[in-house]
Order: sequence, then structure tokens, then C-alpha cells
Amino acid sequence: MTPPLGDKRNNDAARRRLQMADIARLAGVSVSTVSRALNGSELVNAETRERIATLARELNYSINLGAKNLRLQRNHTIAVVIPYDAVSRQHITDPFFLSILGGLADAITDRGYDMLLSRVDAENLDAVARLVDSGTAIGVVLIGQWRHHDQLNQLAARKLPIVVWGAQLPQQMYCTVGGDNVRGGRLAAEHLLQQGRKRIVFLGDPQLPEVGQRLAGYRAALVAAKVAPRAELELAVPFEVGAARAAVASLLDRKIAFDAVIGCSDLLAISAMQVLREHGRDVPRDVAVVGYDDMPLTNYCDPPLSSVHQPVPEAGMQLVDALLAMLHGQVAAPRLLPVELVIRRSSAA
Amino acid sequence: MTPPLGDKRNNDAARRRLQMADIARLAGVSVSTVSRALNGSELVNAETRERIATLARELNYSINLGAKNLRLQRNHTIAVVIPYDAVSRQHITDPFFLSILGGLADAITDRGYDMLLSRVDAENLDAVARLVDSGTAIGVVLIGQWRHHDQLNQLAARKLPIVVWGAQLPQQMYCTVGGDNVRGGRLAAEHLLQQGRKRIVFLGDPQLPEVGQRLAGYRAALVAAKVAPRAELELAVPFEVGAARAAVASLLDRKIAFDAVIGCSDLLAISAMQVLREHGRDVPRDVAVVGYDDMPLTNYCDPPLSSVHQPVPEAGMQLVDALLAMLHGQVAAPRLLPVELVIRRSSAA
DNA sequence: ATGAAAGCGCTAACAC
DNA sequence: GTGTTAGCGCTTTCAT
Repeated sequence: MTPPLGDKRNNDAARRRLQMADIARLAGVSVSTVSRALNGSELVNAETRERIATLARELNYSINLGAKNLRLQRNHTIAVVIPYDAVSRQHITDPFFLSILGGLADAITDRGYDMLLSRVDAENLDAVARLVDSGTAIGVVLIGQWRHHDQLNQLAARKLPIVVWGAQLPQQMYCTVGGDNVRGGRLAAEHLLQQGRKRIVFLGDPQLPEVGQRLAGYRAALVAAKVAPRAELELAVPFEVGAARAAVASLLDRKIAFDAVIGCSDLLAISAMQVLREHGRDVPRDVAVVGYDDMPLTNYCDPPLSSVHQPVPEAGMQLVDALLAMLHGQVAAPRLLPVELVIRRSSAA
Repeated sequence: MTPPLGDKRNNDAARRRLQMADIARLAGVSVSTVSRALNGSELVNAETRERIATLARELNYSINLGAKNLRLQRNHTIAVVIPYDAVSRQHITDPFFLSILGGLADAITDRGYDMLLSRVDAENLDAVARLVDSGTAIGVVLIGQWRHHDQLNQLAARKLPIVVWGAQLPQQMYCTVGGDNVRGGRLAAEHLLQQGRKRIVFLGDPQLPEVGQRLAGYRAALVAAKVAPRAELELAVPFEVGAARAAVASLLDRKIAFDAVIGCSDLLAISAMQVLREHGRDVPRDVAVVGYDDMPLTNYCDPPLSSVHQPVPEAGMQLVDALLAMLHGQVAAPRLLPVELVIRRSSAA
């Protein structure tokens, strides 16, 4: 067993941490004065204040924030939670989620808060509530709505300050921020229909709220164009490259005709492109392909991939702002972020 | 001005936070007993302990960790810092850094610590010391050594517990964990030499420690193969796609002959491939290309990109273990992680 | 303008 | 076994 860490003994060994009393003694004043001085209080003599500030700076002293926060009953930490699958214990590998994380880091630090990154078991979202109940964080941004709608509702029912990246659902008690998925699905399908494509494959698991809405948009576009949706072209694959490849290959093997593919992530779409090429189909001539998320990698594949763009930095800001609004006692309404289709060669005429 | 957040008034408005005294009153015992019970002390009657535990669970009470840590002089937070460097323009959106972040999140949570993600101005690394001095974190993992060698040495001189992802340098006082860059550069070059390539372009800014070492490995391989390194083939481009494209295009424009490219990131290598294709050069026939980091995207470009693989999950673990060792008072020696070349079509015979 | 003292929510001697 | 008490490092009345 390794010894405990971060406790007094260890710190003593390294260097005893300086505290206010030390500064006070050295400055020949009381702790209260030091406290006031360091917090820029007008009450303390300007000259003394300067002397104390200098002393503190020279000694690299900084206020113990734990103690300060305890005394002030305050906290500036926002927890960002990524549920992981208990079975695979797999961490987030999807580039889109990782970039959302980057956007959140920016938004949270810009607003003067700290970001605690926390992985929790998806089956045990109670751990999320504990982050707030224990005073570790003042609120939670959760990335990965997945199938946890009910659990998330329960957390919200407990009055847990939480904002979720994902889709807005019926009977939803928690606040979501997410891309306009219906519009995203529709834009992709409309674009392909305009290119004269009629048999458009949809690649994604509609059980997932966001994907379900994209599918709805896709269907709506088909109907509006008087093209009947075909069940055999809706492939319910998870966000996993292997499954996507297999599904597309199976379609080709079974000689089911199609002239376009919409993937619910860029990776899914690119996997489809690869399978198509391996089977001798040309993209975009034989099959046009559109992806989702518009990650940088869309520019680096061949042909460059058309994709539905989601505003990542905006997502970070909106998630944080919604959470802060909630903490201010306001009702945070779900927010739908604009998406747009970026057309590249994979679907060009 | 928005009102302060996370302070008492706001919490009162929402729901007053339960505390030990409340549980004690409800259970008809003293706070100490509750404290002992909740910490599983054998001292308290098994039956009382169970009663208290149940009560706490039913009321969703959880111990205030801020207060607990203050009292225990303890802390379980590790700060992960990503300095933003204006010069090299590579920041948190780089896929490699983001995946390192994922690896760290795994490693830190697996060991029972919390991960605080912090972006700091690279010009002001003092903010890093403050994370520890203020008791916010017990130590720091810094991703992005860049040109901050001297500043990092100063931090280490202050006895700041810090581990840096990057290259081991002379006169280094801080602990680094990094891939074996010399070997990575050498492997890439040797592989290309074996394919009969003699005029190998090196794409990357050698001012950056990691890149400098890769360049050294590259040169060593050339020399060993009796091929003289040529200054005009060493392109000192930053980690930025535009610069890489321009550099390669300029080479082509100036009709400087080359038959291979090593990029210091996958993005750099892919950018090179795109420029080559735009100029009618076939990859790998005319020019073989090798990237660095072996991110998933290497599989999705055309042709699939050969790349030097760096062990990301291993990196997270080693960084954290080195930091913990340091906090245990041990001397944490720099660690070099094995890299290997993954050969794909972009450089195949 | 400054200091003494109380207290944030918790734990750990030290009593009994 | 359980309660009483002191104190973690800070801020803030309340005195002076």
C-alpha cells in the first residue's frame, strides 16, 4: 500500500506551505490586516497594503482557496462529466466529443471558473449528483445523453444544476444544449435530393436521441420531395466504425441499390466511403456521401467529405451560460444551435 | 454585473445544503458519531452506524469535501495544464493533445484523483505554480513543453510538483514523459531509405524540443545510410496546416527534387499529400509520406498514412505515476515511451 | 486603520 | 461507544 498523498506530513517534507499567519508575523501585523490587504480592502492603509502585497509576492504566497471557499461558502468549480460505458470501460474516442471538451475548457476558464473533468460510470449517474452534493462543484455539464434520458430526468428532479449536450426530448426536465438535429438531417437529405439522388442510405442508431431527430429530418426531406422513405436504407448502426463498414458492405452484397449515404458522424461517413471504394464504387459519381460534425478530418480524406457543421466553440459557451443562468435561479430553456451543411467533393455534382 | 454564484444566498434559495449537524440531530447522536459512522469507523456501534448510513443515503447527504480536505490537510486534485502558445499556433484542438487528455482522464480517475483541466497563458506560467501554492491541486501535469524549457526549470526550482509531456533536454530540472523522438525520427527515415528514397523532406520546427530530436534521429539515419542531409529539405514549419502546405508547394515550385516526406504530425503529413496530389504527384509512387502520432485519422485518408505511433493511454499512466512518485518524495526520472512505425500505403513499396 | 474572536463543516484527540 | 473540544486557514463582525 502506498502512503497517503497530499497530507501534511508529505508537504512538510517538501516545504511547509506558507500561510497568512506567516505573512502577518513577517509584516508585523495581524492576520485580519493581511486578509484585508490581500483582498484589496480600502480599510487598510495604502502603504501597509503595498508592503504586505510585496511581501506575499516575494514569498510566492497565495491564499489557500480551500479555506477561503469554505469560509465564504462559495465555489467556482464546474464539473464536466463524461459517462463511460461500464462494460467496455472505454473512454471517449469520438473526435467530436473531444473537441466539445476543448470548447468547454475555453468557455469555463474565460468566465473565471475551474473545470473539473470527471468520468463516471453511465450506470451509476448518482455519482454525478454527489459532485454537487459534496460541494466539489456547483454544477455539472454532461456530455453524452445517450440513452440516459430517464436518469437525467431524475437528477433534474433532485434540483441538481445540470446541463446536457444533446437533443431536446418530450417530458424533459433537464436543460439541453445541442445542434439542430432535425435541420441537420434535413439539410443533408435535401442537398442529396437536389443532386438527383433518390435512394439515400441513413447510417446511425435512431435509438440515440440526436440520431433519431436527424433521421426525422431526413425522412421529412424525402417526403417533401415525394420520395418514399425505405426501411432497408435506414441502417441502425452504433457510432462504431466496424459496424458501419459491415452494414454498408452487407447492403452492397445484397445488391440493394443506393446512390447516396448520410453518416451520423464523419467517421461513419468515411468508413462508408472506404467500403464503397473497396467495392469499386466511385464517390461521388456512383454514391454521394455526407457526414456529420464537420471535424477537421473531413478536409483530409479523399474526396473531401461534405458534412453538417456543428458550432463547437459556441456549444461550449452555451452550455456554460445555460448552467450559470440556472445557478442564478433562472429557468434555463433548452437551446438549439444552428447547423449548416458544408459541401465538399464527396457529394458535389 | 451578474450576482455572485455558488454562495450561501443562492444555495439557500435553491435548497439549503444538508450537513453533518442535520444528520446528527435527526439520528439523535453527536456530530462526531456521524463523522465516525460515515467514515466506517469500527468504534461506533454497528447498528447505529447502519442507521446513520441509511439516513444519510435517504437524504442524499454527502460529506462536504472542501471542509473535510481542509481539516485533513489533504487534497486529491491533479491539475492538467495546457499552455496556449501563440507562436506555434497549436493548441487544444490538436487531435493528439486531445487524445492525451483522454488518456489522462482515465489514468487520474482510475487512481482515485480528480482532474482539474486548466488552460493558462504560456507567457505566464506562474499561474501554474499558483494552482499548487493555493492548494487547488497537489501537482501539475503539463501538456505542451514548447519553448518553455527555462520557465519550466524555474517552476521545478521552486519545488513545484510537475511532470511535463515532452522531450528530455540537457540541464533539465523537471520530469518529462515523452515518446522516444530520436527513435521515431530514425524509424521513419530508415523505412523510407529502405524503400530506396534518398531525398527525404523533414517537415517540422526543430526549435520545438520534440521536433528537434526527431530531426536528429532523421539525420542519424541518413548518415548511417551514407546519404548526406540537405538543408533545403529540412522545412522548419510550425504545427500549422497552412504553413506546411506553403512550404511543400514552394519546394515544388522551386523544382527542388524530393521523393519522400516525413511530417511531424499526421495533419502536417496529410497536408503534404494534398499539395502533392494537387501538383500531380502520386503518393507513394513519386513521393512516399510518413506522419507522426498515428491518430485514427491516418486510416481515413487516401492513401492511408504510415505514421509513428505514440502510446497514448500509456502516456497518461506514466505522467500520473511520475507525478505521484514525485509527491511521495521519490525522484521521478524522465521516462521515454516506446514508439513504433506503422506502415500503410502512403509509404509502401 | 487595526486587532480579537467567532465560525465556515468537518475530524480526531481526549474525556467519560 | 459516544460526546466534548480544539482547530484546519481563512473572512468578518465588532471593538478599539
